Amino acid sequence: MTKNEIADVLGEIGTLLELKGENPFKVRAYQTGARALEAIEEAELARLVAAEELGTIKGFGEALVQKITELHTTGRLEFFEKLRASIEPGLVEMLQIPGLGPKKIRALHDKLGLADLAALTQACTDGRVAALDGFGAKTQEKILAGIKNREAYGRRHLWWDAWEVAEPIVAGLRALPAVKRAEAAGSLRRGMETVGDLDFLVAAADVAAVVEWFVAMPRVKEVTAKGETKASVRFESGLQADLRIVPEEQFGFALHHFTGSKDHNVQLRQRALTRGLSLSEWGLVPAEGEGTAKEKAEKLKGRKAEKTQITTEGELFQALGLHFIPPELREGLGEIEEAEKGELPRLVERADLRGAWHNHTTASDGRNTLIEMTAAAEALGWEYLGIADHSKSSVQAKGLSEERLRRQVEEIRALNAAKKFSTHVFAGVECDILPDGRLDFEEAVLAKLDYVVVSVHSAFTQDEETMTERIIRAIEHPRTTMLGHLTGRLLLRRDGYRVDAGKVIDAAIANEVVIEMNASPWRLDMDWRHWRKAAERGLMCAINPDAHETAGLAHVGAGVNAVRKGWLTREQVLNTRPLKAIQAWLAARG
DNA sequence: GCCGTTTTCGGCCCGACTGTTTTCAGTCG
Repeated sequence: MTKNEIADVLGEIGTLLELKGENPFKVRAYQTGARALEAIEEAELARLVAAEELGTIKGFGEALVQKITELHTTGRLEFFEKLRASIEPGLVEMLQIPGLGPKKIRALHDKLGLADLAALTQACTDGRVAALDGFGAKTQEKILAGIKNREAYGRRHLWWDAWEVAEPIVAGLRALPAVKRAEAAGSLRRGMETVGDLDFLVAAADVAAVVEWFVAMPRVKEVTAKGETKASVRFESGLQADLRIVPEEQFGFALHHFTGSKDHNVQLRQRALTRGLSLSEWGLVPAEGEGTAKEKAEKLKGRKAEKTQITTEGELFQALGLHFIPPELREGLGEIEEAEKGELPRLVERADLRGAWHNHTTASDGRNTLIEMTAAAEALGWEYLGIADHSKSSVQAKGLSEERLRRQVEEIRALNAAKKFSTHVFAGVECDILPDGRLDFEEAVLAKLDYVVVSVHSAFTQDEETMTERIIRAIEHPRTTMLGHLTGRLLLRRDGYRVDAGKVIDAAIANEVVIEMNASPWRLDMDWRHWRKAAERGLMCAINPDAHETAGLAHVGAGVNAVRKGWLTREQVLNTRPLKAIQAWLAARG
């Protein structure tokens, strides 16, 4: 069983135990175990299992080591099969309904015998749910609405789409007279590839005015919460947005808290506790003594000579003996340890990019011409633009024949010679990797190009071994410069084809082939979770927008987010290098 | 189930909001 499949099993065990009413800390142990597993490479997992060293990973104790080992070697786990058989699957589905947690679901099951959403709908309609202890008319109504809207509400959203909604809201909040500071927090700020809901944090004196503005925004369908410090709304699209308002002196703490991730926050609070401090969104206070952290924070506020005056996230980290941790790294994957040692990487930034290679024109399936794309790249201030249209086998995408490719190369050479644009254009191709690993063009054709991107666009259903060998064969081709979208996934739409990323990464390093971070918001492929270790081993990254129109070039921003989550520095990203350096690099490859 | 500058047991992050209750449990983030 692969590590992601094992991680899914661990996560499901956590959910099932939760429904059984198990100790919540045991539930958490399985969930954190699943995430710890996701952060390990496939080959590394195999090595750890073989060497019986799984226990050296933080979060894996005796029980998880045994279960992971069994799953990895046999593909089965009796404990899991029995557990799953003991719980009706309809109960797991009920967890997706907002407001329904394990306790309520158990009550519905034990007292009313409800085992699936259909039965639950009926019971709500009959009024039986409202009659239960601890339930009422409002809860019943909420459950019904939740079932009805399950599809739209449960959906996650692409980071890019969420960001386009969030940007104007942040601007609108900042424009309010009562608002002193406003930021988007949550997974959006951490640059996750998909976002569940939007979180906005505001420092303001007049809470009511901000809340009223927020709930009256355009396209708000319903107001789901409205309290003294927070409000929540649901847009017509199904996207939810939460607003939190705090006093200005709390902004740094609250911004950190609501940026998360949950794992990062838990770890940071544990660190605070080992130093005799208790951390919450309200402040950092002595852990001993009576009273909640909030009460203590308010007491401390009154003292004039309090020396720990913390107003920013940076000061908060400093107070805990840490260097500043950029939001993208706050996933609880070792960033706190590195921040303690002062060894966090200096992450690549959007402004570091000087161009990109994987872009399309009207010659294949793009919507803008070579001239239009070049003009757009120039407007972005790019020193160079790579054109890589599809090759002949991608018939659905109007892939170029040898002859059409030859004419496009001539067109590009002429464009560069004319010096009409300050942006240099590189002539490349996105060459199909055929099902057997051969490339779609003969070497003589590829030799006339500046570079070659190789990608899989067919036979997605090959088994993992065949697909892995296929891609490695393409990487070993002497004309291959970089590998396009490693897995072919489309976020929220389809999984990628099965491929052993670790082996492909090894082959790319060995052959000095670059792997792209396909920055298309619905791809972000290769996944950021692979990059940290891959780059440490020497893999070079290219952030490629895979633009099919001029507006698509801006998607490199999403790619920068993603590789920042992968701990990449400017040095590890090829397109931060100036034109001359790239030309020399390509020339040296022959 | 995990873990240890409170080490092999007894903790485990912390607070807001809602709906139900009449002092709080459950859910959520």
